Amino acid sequence: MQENEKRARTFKAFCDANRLTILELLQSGEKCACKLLEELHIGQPTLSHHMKILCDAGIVTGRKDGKWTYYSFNQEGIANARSILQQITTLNLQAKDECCFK
Amino acid sequence: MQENEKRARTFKAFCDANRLTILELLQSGEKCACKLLEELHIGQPTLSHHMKILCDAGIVTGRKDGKWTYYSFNQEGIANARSILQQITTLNLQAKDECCFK
DNA sequence: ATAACATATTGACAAGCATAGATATATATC
DNA sequence: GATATATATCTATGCTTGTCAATATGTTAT
Repeated sequence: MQENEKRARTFKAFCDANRLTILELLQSGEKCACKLLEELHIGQPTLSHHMKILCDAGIVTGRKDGKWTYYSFNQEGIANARSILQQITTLNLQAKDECCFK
Repeated sequence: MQENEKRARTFKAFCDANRLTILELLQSGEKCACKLLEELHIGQPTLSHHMKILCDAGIVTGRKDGKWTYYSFNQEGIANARSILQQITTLNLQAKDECCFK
């Protein structure tokens, strides 16, 4: 259950339209926050907030260089998210239910 | 953007710990709501609410049979979710940014 | 040092979400 | 038909989230 809280946090990265747009922008490679800001209809603190969620979820990493912060995909976190999705949506008919709360 | 709202809704299915537990329970096959209810620490209206979100996201389908409603994976929706995740997290360095709001 | 700039953090607020209780609907059983 | 059961819907409530304004922090240029 603790485990599923953690998994849920990973998928928080993908359940907001602005964050999906940010990910689309990062598909073409590393971008600094100011560049992302140009493309989005949100304020600077809001972008910063979304970047924090994406980083906390492990999907994106930030690299600081002087004044600028450059964001890009975190391949490890992405692989993990894909793996969780695969795992949790795969039928396993002969499995015994192990869910037990008592 | 409209498109990303829709995609975001798909991933809403996976960003709550209770919903992830429900999906785990469905891995071993179709289950009726009452069975799910036994395994979870939530009330009946709350379960009904989560099932609606899972169905709206296209990840689960409900089949009504007399008094009972049986829930199971919606393979088409699952394939779609996997495909979206794959697509949105794939680097595409030579791509032109097509993001355009004006 | 001072000014200008890029980003993060804080505080406030509105909107959305998870939850539970009460009620409604539909089905099965007596 | 009356009763019991399974699920959905409605209503209310507290919690979380997205957003912006203001402020803080850190960096470069003058």
